[in-house]
Amino acid sequence: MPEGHTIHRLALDHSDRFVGRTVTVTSPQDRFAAASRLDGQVLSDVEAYGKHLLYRFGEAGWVHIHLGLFGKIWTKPTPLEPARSTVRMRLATIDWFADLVGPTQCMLIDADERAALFQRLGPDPLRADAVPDAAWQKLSKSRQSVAALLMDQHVIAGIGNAFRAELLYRAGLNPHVEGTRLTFAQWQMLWRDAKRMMRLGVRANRIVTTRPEDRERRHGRVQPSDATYVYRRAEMPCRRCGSMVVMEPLAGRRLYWCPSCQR
DNA sequence: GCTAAATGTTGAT
DNA sequence: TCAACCTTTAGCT
Repeated sequence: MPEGHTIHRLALDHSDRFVGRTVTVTSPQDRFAAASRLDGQVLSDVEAYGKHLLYRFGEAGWVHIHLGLFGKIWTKPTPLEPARSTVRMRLATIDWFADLVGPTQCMLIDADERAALFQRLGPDPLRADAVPDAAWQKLSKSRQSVAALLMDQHVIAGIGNAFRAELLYRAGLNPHVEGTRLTFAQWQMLWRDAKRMMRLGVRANRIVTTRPEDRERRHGRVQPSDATYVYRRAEMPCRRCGSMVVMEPLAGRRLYWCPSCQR
């Protein structure tokens, strides 16, 4: 269940473990037809862009993976375990194997298709080549809410429901503010914080946005759920002001925010 | 054992 | 705005 940080973490881990090695490629579920074509080839690169993950096999092309809402990749050291019937693709070397389960996308694509994919994505705060101004140009001209815009992968790539809620909270921004009403300074704050929080997410391999001082409860111990300020904290007291965190449906997703801290 | 929910996106109405 | 798709897990009974 991934936002951009999960995908980038996978790209880093799999670069270390699979790139430059001869890889066995199979599809226990038998729904990835190109597996047999890639089987036994050397993996040349792994790349993440937003929530998209690409495995390059030289001239053969790229395996384009999108995990969707509940896709997962399990990476384990060998010996190989029997694969579940739901494993769409298994990559394996002598030392490691990775099982892809439940993706919305797992397809071999060519250079043109890869270029087209990147073309339609906004800048990714986790990529060194990101041009944040491309996002500001779209955002500052849109009458959509900043909450909707942060989730729009054409505007900015890699942010999902959890990071959206947390970034808006940390910026003290009302999620319903229109893109056109956002100041450049507010945008810069969002972008810089996105970079910081998502990098932290890659490192921790999970989303942690709370500051240590906000994590400590006055009378209690630190809880595992202390990782976020508002995400999945509906009806719970805001860590800073104590008023109730609100959950409201927005475009089919759950939006969490603190109406008192986010004016 | 059953149900609901989950860090997502697309395409039809 | 809604349904469809993909699968696991937590929280019930």
